[in-house]
Amino acid sequence: MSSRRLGAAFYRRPAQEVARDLLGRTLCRELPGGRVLRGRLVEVEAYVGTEDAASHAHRGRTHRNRWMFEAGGLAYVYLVYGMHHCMNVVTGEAGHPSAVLLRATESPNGMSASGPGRLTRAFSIDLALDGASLLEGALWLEAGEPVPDRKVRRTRRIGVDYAGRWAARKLRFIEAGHADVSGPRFFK
DNA sequence: GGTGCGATTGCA
DNA sequence: GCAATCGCACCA
Repeated sequence: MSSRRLGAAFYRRPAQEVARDLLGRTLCRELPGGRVLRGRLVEVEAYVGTEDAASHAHRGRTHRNRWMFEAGGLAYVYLVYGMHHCMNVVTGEAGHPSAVLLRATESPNGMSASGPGRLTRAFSIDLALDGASLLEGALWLEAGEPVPDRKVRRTRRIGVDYAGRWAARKLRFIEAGHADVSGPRFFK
């Protein structure tokens, strides 16, 4: 059912808008063997542009963050702490680097996907998918069961305390109270 | 060419 | 509380 795949217009908006709209959508991954994993997103974070001191794009374009500078609709995958992958959805127009970090989905096929590193592991996402298009291919997003406004909660982003006043901005979006949201209770 | 560290996780 | 583990950003 590729007709359910979200198109370019969904991604080519400000990261904050895309982040809110990603809650409840379905992350889909077709494995090399052909099996498709699906999980409903319940936690994401927006990284809004070069002005955002928490964003990898804050210090300009580098080899690692190059996909963030493209038009929305790509995956930006990187390795943290030498062992965990993180997956972002690139957003906005070309030349305006922004992205949304995918932090948790409801457990796909019984696996835990609570936390950015666990999510990429559960969906078998690594550097081979860095720069991959979400508009075609083995990694994409689909419609899902929407999260109504009354269930959306915004908090500060996790693990970016170095970002000064940007660390305080409420750019993390979660489905309030959901069991698969990562982090300490305070952030739920 | 060398160095320090991170959008995290699991275990003591 | 803290070690694991390595690509890459930055400096020389």
